[in-house]
Amino acid sequence: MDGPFRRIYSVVARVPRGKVATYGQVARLAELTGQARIVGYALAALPPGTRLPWHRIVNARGGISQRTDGPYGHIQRARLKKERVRFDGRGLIPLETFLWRPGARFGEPRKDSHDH
DNA sequence: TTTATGGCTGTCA
DNA sequence: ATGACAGCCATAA
Repeated sequence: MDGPFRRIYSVVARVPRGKVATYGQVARLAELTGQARIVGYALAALPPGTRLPWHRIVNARGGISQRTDGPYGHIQRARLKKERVRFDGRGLIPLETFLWRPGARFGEPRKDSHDH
């Protein structure tokens, strides 16, 4: 298996506990920019007993995307809570706080030159 | 082979 | 502020 799913799984596996990533973010990290949906399909195709932290993947709003099939949304929310991820009053995760920043270190200087 | 669908996202009204 | 629409393209029929 060397297709896009492989890269997606690889990225998902790197999401640390207590943090979440959006479908779009994972897609970009997997070199599949703009193909957030593919990430959803990849996760939907995961085997039942997978060890991949699929529950750490949420939509752009910070909410849980429910599958047309089973009540996986509930499971996902429960798992996230178990990892101390908090939800706001609307059931959305404050991405400002819990979004995974790949490569971001504590006192690491930034190289971004934003408005320059 | 072609067609339909889908755990999304970013615009535009 | 919500609601609708089109566009990425991999998988399954």
